[in-house]
Amino acid sequence: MITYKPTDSELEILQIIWQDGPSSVRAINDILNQRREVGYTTTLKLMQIMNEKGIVERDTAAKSHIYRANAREYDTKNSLLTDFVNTTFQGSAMSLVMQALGNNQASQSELNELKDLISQIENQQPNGK
Amino acid sequence: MITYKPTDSELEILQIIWQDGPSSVRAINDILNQRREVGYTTTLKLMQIMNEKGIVERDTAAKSHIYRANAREYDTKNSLLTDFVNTTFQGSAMSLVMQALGNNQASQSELNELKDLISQIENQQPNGK
DNA sequence: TTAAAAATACGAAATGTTTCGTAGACCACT
DNA sequence: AGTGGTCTACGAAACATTTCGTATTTTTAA
Repeated sequence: MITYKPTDSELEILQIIWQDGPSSVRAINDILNQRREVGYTTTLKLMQIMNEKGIVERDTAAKSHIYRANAREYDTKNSLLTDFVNTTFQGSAMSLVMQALGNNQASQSELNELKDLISQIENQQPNGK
Repeated sequence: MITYKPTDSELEILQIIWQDGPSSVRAINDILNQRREVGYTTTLKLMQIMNEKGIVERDTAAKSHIYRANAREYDTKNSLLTDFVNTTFQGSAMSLVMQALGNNQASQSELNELKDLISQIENQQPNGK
């Protein structure tokens, strides 16, 4: 699966689209402006570039174009995650997991969820690696 | 703790320094060239800039300067991790952990290590969040 | 049917990163 | 003293990202 790696700015827009569904530039710019001041044409330009790159596609039928994400949220995050593990944790997903877990207070229910996942993995490959 | 956020190129150099200890430009460039072709002055310039930014410090006593990392490996990775969780997983370290774990085949000993960490966390705060 | 409002297209400045050529300094030999 | 090798310093090109001004097109509504 080929997922173009978005920049942080692009990812921020993608997150909005994943959350709200296909959106107009106006809608996205409004949300961005709840966080910080961004010019409308700045957002427009960014989204046009994302379109050129193939990160988003747009429906130009209506007056205001509607942009939708071209890749699934999960896939994109997975690609970013792999990349991050490679550059920052030298390919070791486990050391990332340990450090992420060690530095954040997880609730008991989250820990339970995690333990479930672990036993699920253990059952898939019951005899170790 | 103030850790300047390195770029990917800068991080690659930092990893070498963390691994090998304080190093000359020559030593680092040699290692980089085992991976891909990089001009000596390219590496030099990068490290000079890292020095200006305060990412590394250098000992200029000898002919060839010796560079050392200014921040600890753990702290730097933690800062990058926090940043990554915020931009990509909207602040949820747990969803990062779950996705990282779900997509990589962990060995039984790694899983055991992880389970140890979990029970350690559970003992620290035995009554949930 | 016009005038205002809202949208897109385009280009370019500002900024940051990466890459490397060239020049000059400093040694170590011969 | 002169030559070659190694190093640092400097500047600038190439590239990508971010930001936004201006022009143009489209829509709406009076």
